[in-house]
Order: sequence, then structure tokens, then C-alpha cells
Amino acid sequence: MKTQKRDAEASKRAIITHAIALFSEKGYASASMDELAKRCGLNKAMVFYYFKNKKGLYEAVMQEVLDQIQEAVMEENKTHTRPKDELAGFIRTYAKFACEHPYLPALLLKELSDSGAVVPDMLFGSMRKLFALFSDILKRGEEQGCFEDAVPMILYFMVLGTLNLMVTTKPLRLKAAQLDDIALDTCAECDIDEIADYIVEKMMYMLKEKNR
Amino acid sequence: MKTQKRDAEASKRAIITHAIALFSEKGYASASMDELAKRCGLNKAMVFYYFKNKKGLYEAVMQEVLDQIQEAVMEENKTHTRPKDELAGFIRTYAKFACEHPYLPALLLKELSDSGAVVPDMLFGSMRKLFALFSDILKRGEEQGCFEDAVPMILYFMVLGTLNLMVTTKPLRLKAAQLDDIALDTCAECDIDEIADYIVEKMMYMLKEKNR
DNA sequence: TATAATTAACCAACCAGTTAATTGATTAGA
DNA sequence: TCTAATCAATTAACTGGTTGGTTAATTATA
Repeated sequence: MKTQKRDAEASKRAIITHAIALFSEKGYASASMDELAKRCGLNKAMVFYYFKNKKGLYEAVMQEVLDQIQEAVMEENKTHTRPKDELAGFIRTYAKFACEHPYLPALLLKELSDSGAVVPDMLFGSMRKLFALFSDILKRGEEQGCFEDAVPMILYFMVLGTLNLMVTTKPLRLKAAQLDDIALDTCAECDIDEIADYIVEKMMYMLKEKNR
Repeated sequence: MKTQKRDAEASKRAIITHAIALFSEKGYASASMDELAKRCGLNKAMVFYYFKNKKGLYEAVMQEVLDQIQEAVMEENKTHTRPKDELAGFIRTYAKFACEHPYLPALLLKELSDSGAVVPDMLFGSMRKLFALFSDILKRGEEQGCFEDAVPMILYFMVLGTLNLMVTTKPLRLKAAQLDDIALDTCAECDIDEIADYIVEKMMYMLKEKNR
């Protein structure tokens, strides 16, 4: 593998990689294509050469990110059989991924807070699969009698909402912990695994209220 | 009350009102001050006359919105004494307000997904009070033995995350319900009160796992 | 030589913010 | 009560900088 002066694949990948970081830092509107090109060390025209639009690039970014989290969760899911373990695995895997790739929560919250203003069509195309898995776990859990009264859509957003917010607000919570009186615990020290475990535990209580 | 050609208070109020709508629709960066002025039927310079900056206006907007939700929740809270009722009231009141004023979830999610990039200082100044109330309810609940093992920060984001996402994604979920196969229930028909009731119910199960 | 990758220079549209002049209401003085 | 002065509210026109996007020429590779 010799280092060429020209490598289309490498350029394209560099653009996507830096675009993920930039979009999640600044948001769609504030992300400048000039700055992106500068970060990549490429000419700005390259961005439009490989991706038609800013919007086209953003779609590619969202696709990439959603594919990544999807694959991580789906792959982990194979290692379980019982719905309870599947649910716990889903939550812990999402939490771990979100913590290691903090652009995911940032991008997702921004997109969802607009009801997918930028990429409405593809958003629930890609997100549907994750939700379908989550929904299926709960459904099978109910059939097998280990879950009760599950409303997948609400519970899905409960898991994603809590985890995404805990990840994105971490800097804010750290700052608050320093300034604030001691009375309020902002959970600044908690690491993501503890948080995930807590959510898993509480989720189990929620879903099997009677049969214990 | 005669209709004057000049009314400073009315102009200022018009700017804030339309700014709330505009910021929550477009986000901070994409909200144009030219368009804002056009929506208000005022000259653009008026915006900078009453509020120094775009940022200054945005801060005023966030202050207004956070004050509104705060007052609504605080006021309702006075009607209860038992922590369980207080918690239920908190959730239902926030849900109702968020549904009737959908700009709140949009603005809040956008701001939190940046860890308060635009107005970091004032954000947790204003949000702290709401969280302090929530935290206090749980604490008193634990002292009185009706709640167990509560981690206020996580539970707070669980409530806000779920409700805010359910409100902002409503159009998306409605659209998905039409296109999607029937297998996936996106909760498109649920109204906010049902959702709030569900969360309250599940929350209660979470918080009193042993003593029932 | 043909083609894919890369570049510099450019453009019109839009942006937040300014300025200096103008208009309307309020008030003080006669 | 009329008027002149004062001050707050409002405006049109402008600015310098940035934006997404284009184009035509140039380079490297096969």
C-alpha cells in the first residue's frame, strides 16, 4: 500500500469523518463547509465533488452514524436469547456506544428536536430498524410472560432520551457540580456503565410489576 | 386603551413572541433576524434596539420560556402535599405545558444537545430551580419511605427526555404511521395525557420496588 | 492519451449589526 | 391652550464578512 498523492477513497473518508465531528459540534446550520475542507486539508470543491450538497453530505453522515450504532446493537443482541437479557444488552450497548462516540447523541437529539427537519425521509428509515428490534424484544417478553404492559414507543424514547441527555449534558453537569451548592447532586461523577445499570434495573421493575 | 402608532411594550413583546416561534422552528443559527423582523412587521433595527445581540434576544427568549414552565410547575406543586402526588403532578404538568407550548421541548432539546452552547451560564441557573424541586420531591419521598433508591439527575432526564421526545417527534410518528407496516406501533394516536399517565405509573413502580 | 482527482478563483445571496436621519408622543413654558 | 423643545421609537440604507455552491483550468494516474 504505497502512499499516493491522490486517493479518492481516502479523501472521501476524511470528509465524512471530519463532517461527523463538525456537524455534531456545531449543528447542521452552523457547520461551515469552508472549515470542513480546512480540517480535512482538502479543497472545498472536493466536498461538492463527492457529495452534491451540504445536505447530501449530512445525509451520508447520518446514514453512517445510524448504521454504526445499529450494527453494534444488532451484533450484541445475537449473544442473548432471553428477552430480559436482550433488553439489558440493548440498553448497555447503546450507552457504551453513545459514550465512546458522543457525536451520536448530539446528532440524534438535534435531528429529533426538529422532527427530522433536515433528513426526514431517511431518518425513520434508518431508525426504524433499531426501534423494530427494541419493539420486538418487548413483544416477545410479553408473550413469554416476563414483561407486562409495555408501550414500546414510549419506553424506546425513555431509554434513548435518558442516555442521550446524560451523555450530552456531561460537561454542563460537571460545571454545575463545581459552582453549585452541595445540596444538588448532578451525577457528575457517575460513569456511563453505572447509569446504564441503573436504567436497566429500573426498567425491569417497570415491566414486571405484578409477577414477582 | 387607544391604539397608538407607537407602543414600545407591544413591539418588544411582539419580537419575543415571534422569536420564540422562530428559534424553536429553525434553531439558533438558522433563525434570521431579517425574517424575524418581517414576521413582526417591524424594522430589523428594532430587534437590536431592544436586545443588543442575536444572542441577547435568544437569552431573553430562553429566560421567558424557562420562567413560564417553571411557574406552571411550581404553582401546580402547591396543590399537593404527599411526594407521590407531587411527582405525578410534576410529570403531568410538564407534559401538558410541553404539549400546549411545543416550542419548549424543541428549544430545550436543542440547547441541551449542545450542552448549552449558546447560553451556558443562564441555562442551569434557570433550569436548576426546576431540577431542585424535582430533586426535593424525591428526597422527601425517600425520607417518608414512599420512594426508594432514587437518583434524581437520571430520573429527571428520564422524565424530560421521554416527554420532550414524544412531543417533538409527533409529526414524525404520524408520518411513520401512515407509511409503515402495521407491525410497528409508533404511538401516533396517543395523546399527551395518556403518555403522562403511563410515565407516572411506571415511575411509581420504579421507585417502590420492595415496599408494596 | 484519456480520465479521474484536485485546485484557485470566483459569485450571488444572505447574514448580523450599524448609522444617521425621521417620526411621533410627551412635557414644559408662555 | 397653543407651541416649542425634548426624547423615545422607528426607519431606510448601508457595511463587511461569511455562506453554499460553481467553473474552468490543472495535475496525477492508469
